[in-house]
Amino acid sequence: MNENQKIAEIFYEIAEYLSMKNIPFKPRAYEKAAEVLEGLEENVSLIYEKGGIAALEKIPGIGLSLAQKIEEFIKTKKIKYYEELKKELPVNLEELRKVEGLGPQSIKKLYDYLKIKNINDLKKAALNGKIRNLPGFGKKSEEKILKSLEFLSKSQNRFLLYKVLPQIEEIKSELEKVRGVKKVVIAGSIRRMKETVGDADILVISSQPQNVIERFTKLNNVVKVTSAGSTKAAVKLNFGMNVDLRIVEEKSFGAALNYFTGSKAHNIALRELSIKKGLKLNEYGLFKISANQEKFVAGENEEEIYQYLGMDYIEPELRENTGEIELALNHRLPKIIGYQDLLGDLQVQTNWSDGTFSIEEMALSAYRFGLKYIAITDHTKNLSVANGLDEKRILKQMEEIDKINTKFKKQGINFTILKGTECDILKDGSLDLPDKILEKLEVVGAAIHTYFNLSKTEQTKRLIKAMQNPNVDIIFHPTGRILQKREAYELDIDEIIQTAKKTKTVLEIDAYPDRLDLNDEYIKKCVECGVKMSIDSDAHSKEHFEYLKYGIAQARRGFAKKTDIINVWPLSKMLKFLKQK
DNA sequence: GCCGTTTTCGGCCCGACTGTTTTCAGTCG
Repeated sequence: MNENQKIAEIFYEIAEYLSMKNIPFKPRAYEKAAEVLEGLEENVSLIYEKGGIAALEKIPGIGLSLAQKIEEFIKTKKIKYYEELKKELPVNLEELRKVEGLGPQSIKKLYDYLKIKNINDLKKAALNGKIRNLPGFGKKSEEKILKSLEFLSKSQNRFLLYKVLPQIEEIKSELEKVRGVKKVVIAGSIRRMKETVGDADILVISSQPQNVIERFTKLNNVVKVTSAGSTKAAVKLNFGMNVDLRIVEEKSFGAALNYFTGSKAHNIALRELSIKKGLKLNEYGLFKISANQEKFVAGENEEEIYQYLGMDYIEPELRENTGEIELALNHRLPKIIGYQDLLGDLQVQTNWSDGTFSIEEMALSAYRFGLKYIAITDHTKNLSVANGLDEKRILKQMEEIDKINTKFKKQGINFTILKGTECDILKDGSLDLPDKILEKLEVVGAAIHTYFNLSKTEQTKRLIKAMQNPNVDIIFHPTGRILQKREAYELDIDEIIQTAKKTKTVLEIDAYPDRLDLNDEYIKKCVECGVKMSIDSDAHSKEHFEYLKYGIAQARRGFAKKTDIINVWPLSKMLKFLKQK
């Protein structure tokens, strides 16, 4: 965790402690500051070094008091105010706030009356029936706590998007069948296409809300109904994920979709902006306030809301309050890459190494998927577990590719297979195939698959050496992370991006949905530096071209335009670009 | 505790649902 993140975590906890003490407004100030710190590019230590307290105060949401606390943390690695709050209310907030239904006020009461400090204490007290007698609690709250604890012990809190999406789409089509339903839309972080999601949000337009709620709460993978009102319900699915449902009227649909898509930070920023303009934004619409009257001015669709606020429409993938609002207000939002824009795929594995299908089968699948070209990039010999290719086999594979291309031409299939490799980068940064072979290939991808735990300096040097090889076109999955499994290896990403710029090396956005590597933050940096990227499926099977959409989503969240991505270009232009190096 | 194109003081995002109440506090998104 970096320094900004650490301070942000402390500020979040301070906010929680202050909420427990029922202090108004301050918690929000600390939360806001924490959010800003999390989104800050530059390390606060650096800012402080350069400009002292005054520079810290320039950060939005940070005033004198918080600037001093940040200074204190930089100097002493501690914040006294936070330590005192902890002493005063010695509860394990990190644990207790994960319990669904328990907020700061309840945690405080539980500590005051029963000295409950952690989940263990909580469970004991609930099992012994001690909670039901506390003021403000009852039998039902006690049961609720026990149920939450049960779920907590076996559930993880975030899920990979590609695993969740098909299941939620199934729920969507179930709801579409309900009588009176006009429209069903998936909102929330799924609509924003985050790489992992915490829950799902579904929005419905229906003339008969009760029917929808009834069907929704009785779906067969629902294990718990958290709430069910007349326009809103929440359930938990068998694999531990919460799904929220909201039924709205047609004229509020845009406002509701906007509200339900989030992110929360984006919503709050929009509402604050509305207030400044004498308007009010909620899930029912945008209203003009004047002399005790509210007049509906927009809300049927999202576009008219943004328009009324004087902004360009903001794509869901950009709604994180990380600068998109200012850009939209100044009409300077980039036109980000679209889901239909890719013409090629530059990383595809076949049964020559660790893929499942032949070159021809993969090519035909890509062709049917709508692509114009793919590069075959099987592993190289160093990766023996993947049956990597040596020089002899790769030469043979090149011949095979020529044959299939000729065959396609005869059959009138307008599709090109490029000769490529996913060449292993060895420990010292040299490549697993000799230059005389690499020269013959049209797309040379290079990637790290071994020695993940070299020091940051060594790993960076290793990758830079590979980029300096004039034959290397693309660095595949540049940081090596596997979501929820493996951390990225240590890397000085800024130096890598600078080198990519200098050497005209492309950095890949690997679209394989548990990689999504580069991440959105690094994509942003590449865009800013003018480093080109490719979006590749890393397909090991025929159906994996579907994964390209997750890579495109990732690129969109990184503000990438068509001009930033080389495989949106027609084949000749793309190849010409690679030859420039 | 922060912030200012109506404000250096007085605001601070906003509404649904639940459970424990008997009019509302707490939680959530």
